[in-house]
Amino acid sequence: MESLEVRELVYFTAVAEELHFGRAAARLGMTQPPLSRAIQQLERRLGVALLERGGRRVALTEAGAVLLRESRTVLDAASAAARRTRRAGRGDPRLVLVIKPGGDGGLLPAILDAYQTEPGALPVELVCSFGEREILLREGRADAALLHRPHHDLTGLDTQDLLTETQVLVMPSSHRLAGRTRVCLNDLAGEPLPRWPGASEGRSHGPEIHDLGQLLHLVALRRMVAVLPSSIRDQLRDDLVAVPVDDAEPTTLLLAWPEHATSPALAAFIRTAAAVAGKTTAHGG
Amino acid sequence: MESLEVRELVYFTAVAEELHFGRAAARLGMTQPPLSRAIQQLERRLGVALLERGGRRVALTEAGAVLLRESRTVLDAASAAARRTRRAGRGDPRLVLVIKPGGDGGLLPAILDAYQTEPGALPVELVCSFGEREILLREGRADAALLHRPHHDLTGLDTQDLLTETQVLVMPSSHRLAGRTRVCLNDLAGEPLPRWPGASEGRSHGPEIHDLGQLLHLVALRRMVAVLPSSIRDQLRDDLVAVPVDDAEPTTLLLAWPEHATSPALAAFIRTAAAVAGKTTAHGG
DNA sequence: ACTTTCCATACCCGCACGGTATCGCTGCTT
DNA sequence: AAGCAGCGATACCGTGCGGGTATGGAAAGT
Repeated sequence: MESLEVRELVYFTAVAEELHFGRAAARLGMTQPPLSRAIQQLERRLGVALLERGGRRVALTEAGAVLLRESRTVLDAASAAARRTRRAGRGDPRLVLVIKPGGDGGLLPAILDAYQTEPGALPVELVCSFGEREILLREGRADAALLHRPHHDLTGLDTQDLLTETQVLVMPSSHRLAGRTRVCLNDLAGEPLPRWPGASEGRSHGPEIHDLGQLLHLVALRRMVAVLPSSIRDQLRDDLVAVPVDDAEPTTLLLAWPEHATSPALAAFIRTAAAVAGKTTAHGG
Repeated sequence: MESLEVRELVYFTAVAEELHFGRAAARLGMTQPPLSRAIQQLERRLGVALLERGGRRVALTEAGAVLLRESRTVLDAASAAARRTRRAGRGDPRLVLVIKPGGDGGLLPAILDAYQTEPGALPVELVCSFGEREILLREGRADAALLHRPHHDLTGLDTQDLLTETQVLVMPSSHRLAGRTRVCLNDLAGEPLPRWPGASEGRSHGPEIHDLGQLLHLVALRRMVAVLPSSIRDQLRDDLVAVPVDDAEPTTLLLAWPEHATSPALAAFIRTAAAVAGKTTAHGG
């Protein structure tokens, strides 16, 4: 049975996303007729209708929706394959670790130091990215990432838990809750919360948050309050206070990497990170 | 940047597996020269050497090994995409569940009964397969599978634990250990163990095991002994006995399905299975 | 009913993929 | 050392398919 081709899947996802052959063709840098043909051909080959052409309106069929989702994973896998292969081929081997600035729970320096003493340790390149960090992993642009559960989608990734933290509410010292020794989620009703990039449109319509400094600044300006892992306390500005949120789900900082990763350097890094985290947790609480 | 094509990856995996252009070409149903060209083109496009042509010998480079692994996941994803799309397009919606005969811990009948009472339940098609059950899932041939941790590789799958069991040693009643009330792994030194299909060549060189009846038969014939989940006791022949293995890692029976699965029917099935397992475990131990 | 919009069809062209023939290197053989 | 055999690379050629232009035809808006 003749296999699907990447080109066809690219075409199909374009059409499925635009729901408009003309725009999809423009986006693909081609003209509309060959695109129509390609989709028809794909439908014929699969023996399944993917789109409902309603004269004016184009809609996905059930099967089309399935193929759209599947296509994305295939295309991700394909571009990751290219990127990882290129990286393996080029000389200068490095470990690319993507982090959220301020989101390392204070563990990162110790981990990096410990790792550099490992035999065969590679230089570690840090990439800071506030949102979309999982994407970088899935696309093969990075070797590992520091993520948070349950905040991030971990499907397709292997993980190593590093640090489980309770969460604190961060607010200006003048805030009505600033005097409390503890709060619970109900106390936050009506408070504007930050809108994280990538997260589907939340309660707040304010600006997207792109970095921790910006977030703390906005909090200081009384534009919002934020619920963050307690290790944030080490980095708080003087004009902000943090109090525990009793019923907020604990957050786990973890190291994530693509499934099936085989690099021994990455394995050593994971081992080191787990060891450092275990040690810290052991007497740090 | 021009993307990789499925055809190229198929070609490359053929060559990488055969390490011989001629044989690879034959396997692909084509002649050798276009294959050589395609690989060269792939290397040029990636800017990376994938194969070392040592006059007589063809070997994978580091990058080639990476691409081989990545290619397999891409090709799996692609064929799964085709299969799932076709299944979504055809009428008759069913849930395909792949099981190991005798490997259901006795839960399956209750799960199936409970599921059929769910609103919108689909007919469930059972597929029995002793080995390679994960593959069926990854290839999109099945919707869910009953697997065991740690026996199976669960990467790329989402899972729901159903039942954790201790393991027992199954042997003929005349076996030297048959009188014991418990054994430990050290007692098994030198005993021939079954060779499971898919598992990389183990200690035993006997025939591969393809079904539970066969295995028990071989055990009865004193050809081997087996360490199995304790629920196997319900299905033991009269001439066999089972005693707990104290230090064998407990086995967890779980339901696994492909990541990103969205079918509501599957979701209902998972929910039902979890509920049934929870109830059973609650008073069953 | 006329227009507009947009997908499908018809037709043509160029390229890239696959085939045949052959070269050239390498390692074994005697 | 020379001959040979195995095997990948190169050269060259034909054709099928992917992509382009022009146009048809159905549906929605006015």
